[in-house]
Amino acid sequence: MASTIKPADKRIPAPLQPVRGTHDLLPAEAARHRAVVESAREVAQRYGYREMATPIFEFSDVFRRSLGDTSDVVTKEMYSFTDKGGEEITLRPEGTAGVARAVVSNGLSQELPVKFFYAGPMFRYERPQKGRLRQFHQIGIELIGVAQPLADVEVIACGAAILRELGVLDRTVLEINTLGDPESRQAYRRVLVDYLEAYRERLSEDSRARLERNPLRILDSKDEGDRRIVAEAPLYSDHLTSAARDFFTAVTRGLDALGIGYVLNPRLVRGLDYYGHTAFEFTAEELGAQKTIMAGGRYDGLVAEMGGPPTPGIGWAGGIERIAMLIGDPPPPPRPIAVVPVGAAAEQTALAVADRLRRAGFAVELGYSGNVGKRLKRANKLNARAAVLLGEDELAKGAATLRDLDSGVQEEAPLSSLEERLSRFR
RNA sequence: GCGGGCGUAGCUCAAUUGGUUAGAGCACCGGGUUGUGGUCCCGGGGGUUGUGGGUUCAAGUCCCAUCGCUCGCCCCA
Repeated sequence: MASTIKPADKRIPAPLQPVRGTHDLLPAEAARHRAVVESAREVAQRYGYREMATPIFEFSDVFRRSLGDTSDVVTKEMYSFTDKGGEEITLRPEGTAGVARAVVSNGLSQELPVKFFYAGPMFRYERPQKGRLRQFHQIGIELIGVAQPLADVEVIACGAAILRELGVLDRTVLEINTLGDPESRQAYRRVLVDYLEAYRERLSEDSRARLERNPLRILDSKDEGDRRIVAEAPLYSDHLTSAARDFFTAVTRGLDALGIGYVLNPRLVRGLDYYGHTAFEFTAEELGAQKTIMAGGRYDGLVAEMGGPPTPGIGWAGGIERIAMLIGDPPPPPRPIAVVPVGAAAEQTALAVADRLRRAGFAVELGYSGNVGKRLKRANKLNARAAVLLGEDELAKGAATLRDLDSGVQEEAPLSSLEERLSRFR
């Protein structure tokens, strides 16, 4: 009876739930994340990108200045707080602003171009959904210091290569558009607003609000009525400066040359203010509403906005959770060797043998308690490939019994030859 | 932030129009086997039905609130 003490409270109190929109990454899921990050890192390296990391929080100003104060990300989704020193701090909602800040902070403008790869958590206070979390993770690359359209092509090609490496490229569509240069954008914005004003009363409520804040976003509205109005709207392509048009043509020709398929989407708009010229996203229809798995564009004004010299830049970010939903199970870890002491006398030897084998590169599981039967049972559950049994008989001879757990065949081997004898089980 | 759907054991699911002690498979633990795993057989633990109120003689089932997930909008990776 004394052994049936129950924990005082088996229930999980509400506060022990993870915070809304956050998630524990248990081993199976962590393995998928790791597969995404490792493939991306490896491929990005082939394109010359070196990994770097910025802090996950910055002065709030870093994001306010870079993302623009009309974006939802800045106006309602930032995790901001005042720290004990009175500083206004924000958990990063995206990666590019921090990288641009780091370029300025570290004086990297002296060694352009720089090419960075990064991976890590981002934070946005949004309503959670499949593929949309409050803490989520991104991979990304940034190419800073190259103004030529060749950079845009290479950056997109690198993204495509990563998706190909992960086996998901053929389930995605690359959409691409140009947001033009500032001159084109201002001109078009005026023309577009003039056109839309005439239909103001018929626009959706959302779009009426966008009319002041970010009229280009109306082009991307999903509202049926909006879409009818937008269908007749003047086209941005008719209002691009020739320089902006030539730039975009060079980008698409580069993609053509590489055989990278894409769909021109004149309605594709970026939410963050720092984008201009090339904008693109890879989407996977099967993911539903949150189907963009990788997106980015050119941000020639960003570094200057951070207080650095005028510096062109382009990059993208990919949602690790979203990409992870598309990939298959990564290969399982190598099967371990189980070291099983028979009787208490053998435990020290077992510990030493396990350590020796691990140094030799084997994955080794050491049962922590129980008789032989229990330990083998556990070894089986761990998918062990073989067991090393150490009992009185064996110890007396300086040997161990090796059991092949797949075939059940066992043999005796001198302790000194264990590594060699076990090598076929690696 | 807006609108809809769903929450029963660790997992996947049952439970008649509201009606006995909320069941099953898998998983877990123990025994059959204290120097031999998987298969098999036997047994066991585990649920205040997400949480809190309400209606009712009676609530897993109906109502309200709340939390979480989910679908769409919004936003975006």
